Amino acid sequence: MNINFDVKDFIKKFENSCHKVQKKTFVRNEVITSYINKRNQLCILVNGNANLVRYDLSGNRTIVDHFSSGDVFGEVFYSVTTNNELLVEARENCDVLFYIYDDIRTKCKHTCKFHQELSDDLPELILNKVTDLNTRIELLTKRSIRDKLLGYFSILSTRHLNKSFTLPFSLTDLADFLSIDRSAMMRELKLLKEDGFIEKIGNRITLLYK
Amino acid sequence: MNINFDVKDFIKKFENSCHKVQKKTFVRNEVITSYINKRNQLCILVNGNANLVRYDLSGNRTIVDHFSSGDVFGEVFYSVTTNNELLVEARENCDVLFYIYDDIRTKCKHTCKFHQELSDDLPELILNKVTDLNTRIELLTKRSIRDKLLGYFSILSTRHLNKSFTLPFSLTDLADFLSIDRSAMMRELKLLKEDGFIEKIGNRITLLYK
DNA sequence: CTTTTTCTGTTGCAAAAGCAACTTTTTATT
DNA sequence: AATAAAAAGTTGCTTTTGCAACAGAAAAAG
Repeated sequence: MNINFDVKDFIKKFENSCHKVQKKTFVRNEVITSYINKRNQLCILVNGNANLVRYDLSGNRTIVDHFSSGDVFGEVFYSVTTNNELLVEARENCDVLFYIYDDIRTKCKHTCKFHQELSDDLPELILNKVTDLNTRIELLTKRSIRDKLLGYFSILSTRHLNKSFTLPFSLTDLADFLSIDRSAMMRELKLLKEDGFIEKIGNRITLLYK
Repeated sequence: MNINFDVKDFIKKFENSCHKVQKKTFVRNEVITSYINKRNQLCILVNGNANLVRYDLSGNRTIVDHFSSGDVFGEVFYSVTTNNELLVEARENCDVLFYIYDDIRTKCKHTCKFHQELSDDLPELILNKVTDLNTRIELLTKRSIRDKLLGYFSILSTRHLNKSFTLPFSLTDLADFLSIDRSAMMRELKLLKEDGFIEKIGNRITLLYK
């Protein structure tokens, strides 16, 4: 969920205007935060990339969301009733801003600049999130592995304004993101190449159709 | 996406405070609205129930969302970049309030009571929507038909505070909601009965485990 | 720069899900 | 109340997907 307005400007505002904001750094594979403890925190990923991951009882791993520089995350954007453990895992070294809030839903009474900005920007951030979630659902409702892959590639192609693009995460993670078996996905990728739909060199994909 | 506060009270506020709000009625199978034309409308289902439906190029039907009395819907809650046709179809006779807006994201300058209420309530409505979407994604990422069914039944059971509940729509619709083949779903329901997980009389389900 | 770990790529086999076609039951419509 | 239209329920067959178990390549760590 990337913020629409200038990311650097936004981060600067958060960083300098309120003592309640903390900056922390994480190394690869570290857990940045978990969504299970009602921590009431809003996080901004300044640098790096990270995954929001869920492990279910059968041991399946699902990548619920993927964050890169400028993305905002936290429990506000993920309030469900089920009690599955949700972790934000750093995929590489990450700088993260944390803001602890009392009640993010109500207009904040503090007079510092940060809280006002946050109050103003939050609806927009959440609407962006809604868009992402709907896009995700559209992918997940596709009936075959082929359609899920082509659907996701199409999104990436649009986002990059280019028929060629590099996957934002590993193929292993892609399978967990699309909620499919990795080997079955690899098989389908091979078929997509053979059928002339895509070109694939490592994690770089080029769409050959339309 | 049901609103948290008193539904009747809420509807009354919308209905009486602004001339921009219109009430219309629809019969079974009528299309209430489509999400394709950037209509900028926010709708409240006063009575009845309806589905937000998408038909893809392969002819598959997906129930993207399901609305019953008191639910709020409209494009604000569904902004994606893809150009699939999205329809809201009445499943039974429906009364719907329509509000046409200019820019719902910015604070409304009109002084009428309605606009103020809307501005205040919208963040809450959208947060409820986020919860629903995350729940939906959690269902769709389940790897088998069995897990999808049990996951959904568990949600309904929690919602009704009862191990017995009636499905909010037909079994045909349930399959389209979970994005699975209907006959495969029926087969799995039979197995769930045989394996003693559920009891099923028509569209009424009772959970037998835990 | 070497070792260890993670990721990619493949395959045979088993299980699950989809498809098609049909009957029966239930629900609308006239 | 009779007829038409949906929805539920069933089944054999086919296709797709998942699982398990590898080997090789690439990337991270020491």
